[in-house]
Amino acid sequence: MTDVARLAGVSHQTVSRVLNEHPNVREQTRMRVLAAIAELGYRPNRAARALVTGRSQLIGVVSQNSTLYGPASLLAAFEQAAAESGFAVSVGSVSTLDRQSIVAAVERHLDHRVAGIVVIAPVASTNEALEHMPAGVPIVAIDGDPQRPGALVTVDQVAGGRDATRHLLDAGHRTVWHVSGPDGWFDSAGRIEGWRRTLQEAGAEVPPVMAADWSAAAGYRAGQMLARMPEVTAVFAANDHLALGILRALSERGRRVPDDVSIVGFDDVPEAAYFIPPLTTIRPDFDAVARASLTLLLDQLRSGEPAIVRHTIAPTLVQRDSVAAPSA
Amino acid sequence: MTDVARLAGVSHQTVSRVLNEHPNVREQTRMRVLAAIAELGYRPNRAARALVTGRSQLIGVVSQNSTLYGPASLLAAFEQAAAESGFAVSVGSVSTLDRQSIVAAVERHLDHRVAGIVVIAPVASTNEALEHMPAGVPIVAIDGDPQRPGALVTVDQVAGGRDATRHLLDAGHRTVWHVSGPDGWFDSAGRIEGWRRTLQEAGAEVPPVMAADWSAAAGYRAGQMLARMPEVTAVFAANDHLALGILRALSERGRRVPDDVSIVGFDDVPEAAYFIPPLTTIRPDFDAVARASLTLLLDQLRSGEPAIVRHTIAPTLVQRDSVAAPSA
DNA sequence: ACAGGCGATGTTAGCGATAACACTGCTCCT
DNA sequence: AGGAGCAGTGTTATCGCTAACATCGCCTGT
Repeated sequence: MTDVARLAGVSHQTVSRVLNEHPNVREQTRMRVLAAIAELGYRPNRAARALVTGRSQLIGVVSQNSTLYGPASLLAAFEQAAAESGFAVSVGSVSTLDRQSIVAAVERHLDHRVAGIVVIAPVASTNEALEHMPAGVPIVAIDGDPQRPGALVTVDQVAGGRDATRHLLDAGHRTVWHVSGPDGWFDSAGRIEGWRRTLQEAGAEVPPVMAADWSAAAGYRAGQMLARMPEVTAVFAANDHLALGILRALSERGRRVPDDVSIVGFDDVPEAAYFIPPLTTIRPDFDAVARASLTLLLDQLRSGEPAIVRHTIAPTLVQRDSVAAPSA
Repeated sequence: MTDVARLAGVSHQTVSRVLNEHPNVREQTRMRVLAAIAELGYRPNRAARALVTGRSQLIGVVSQNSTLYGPASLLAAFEQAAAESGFAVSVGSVSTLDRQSIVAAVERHLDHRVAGIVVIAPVASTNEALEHMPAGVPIVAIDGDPQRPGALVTVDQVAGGRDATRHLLDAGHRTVWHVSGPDGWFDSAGRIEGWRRTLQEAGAEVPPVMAADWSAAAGYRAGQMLARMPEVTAVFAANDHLALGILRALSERGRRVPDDVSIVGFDDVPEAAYFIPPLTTIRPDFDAVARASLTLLLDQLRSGEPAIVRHTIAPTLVQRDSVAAPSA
């Protein structure tokens, strides 16, 4: 930086001003500095800047298992959005979502003086951890408790559950069964609620929830039970992988989809269009979630005040071939 | 830090020594400092340390599209391994794998004074970018050019292609068709080579490669052609999603798997066991790749010398139900 | 014509750590 | 007994920036 200043014939502080786009720099001087920067190939040391400002150009993301389709897509989308705004993203995944691990992960990020933190908080314990957070930096929760005070961006799970269920009801089914995600996840709860409410509003019978997790294996197990129950004609699976497992169980027992049983999934994984049959599903807009989170974070950064904003992103129904009218 | 020093009745430098595990600190003093740290809840400012040492406790990962199963799993595994060694991981994904983008991504990481960089470099251009890198920090390539000088960790694609092909040949098929990954990827090339060589060694006819990309959609298209060719009894798909697309195309045309056509995939995605039928596939050990990369990086960090080491991780065959003897 | 103000720049003082060197008692050797 | 050597500690300088204040012209209003 000193070199740049010398070459441009100014003080290092003026170079800093140019770098930070301070208003009070003469255009001509600015040009000279910029030229010197280019000639020397100078790049500012972000560690030094982080030290003096107390903030690095880094956003920390805390999430659990980035191998699940949702979190992975979210992370990728967020990283891209952040890069466009000049921020790098540092990931701090945790093996369990309990409060202590989350707090530890957040603190690790804080040690690096991140500018902000995004926590993918799909369960209650994760969420609680956020309550007791040293509020030095902006924090945004994704997928957190819809009731949570503070910055939150979430997919409208209830609307997704509603749309899936309504779609099946509209096709003529008397009721819809549900294979749910794991207990304790807000995603699961929201989808269940949307499903149940829609059934109740339509005056349809509400079958018991078949609790599973997010895996195809659990879907397969649930599917084996479903396949033995002739009264089941419509199933809403809490995600596409679950749906895949159900599809296979059904096919093994000779129950055809959509002829005998209709199915709707959730996520719209890229492969869903190539399941047998192509899966009708609910597609959450991860890009929108990522962008909204970043905006929220950046706003807090600018204003200095913690935001109490909730963004809810509505998912959309993607129709393919796994839904039909009941045969009877 | 000054507070800690005062509380422990020592100088800040001694605190620093305790933190960095310097040998020349009396046990008693060490204890006193540790106690003070605990009492004050002191946490070192990593930005300051990064400034003075020129290295942050951060490892930069450069990759393209972290939504693909391979890169996503790799990233997750690497992040976990790094966390165990006290490093955070900052991701810098890039939309295209051309040289310029890669160089830019690496430089962004360098600005943050990362301790090391991992580049997931599946194509030649990415790899070239690495040649002309300011070698200030250790760099490890994953999936890069097997001929590349420098630190490289890669899945043994050739072995994977060989195992898949041999498995089909052993089942009694006269030859094996191959639906490949995108042009230019080392992964594709390696799998093709393993497949072709095995066929040649067995004296089997080598059918033309059906070039695709990594998507189920491309697999479906290839599958539609394959389905119309009665002489095709065995297919090796370059990844599981491709295989899924092929499976559907085959099923639509009434060709049964494995009765009429046998299929082997690659990746062992968690859902592969729930395809119809469950997919026999090749499973690369992403964990091992991640750990090996980290080790290589850390070794370079310690020794100060660039490594010229190549690690090759052998994948394993996972047998399920998509392979059988040919019917004729 | 001159005080006041403002725009453009320079100077100085940290941010919170580590590195390098200086210092103090010991122990140990000859 | 006297100095070399070393373990344990403190002092000072420094990393590369930005914040805060100081400085210097020059324009403006009366």
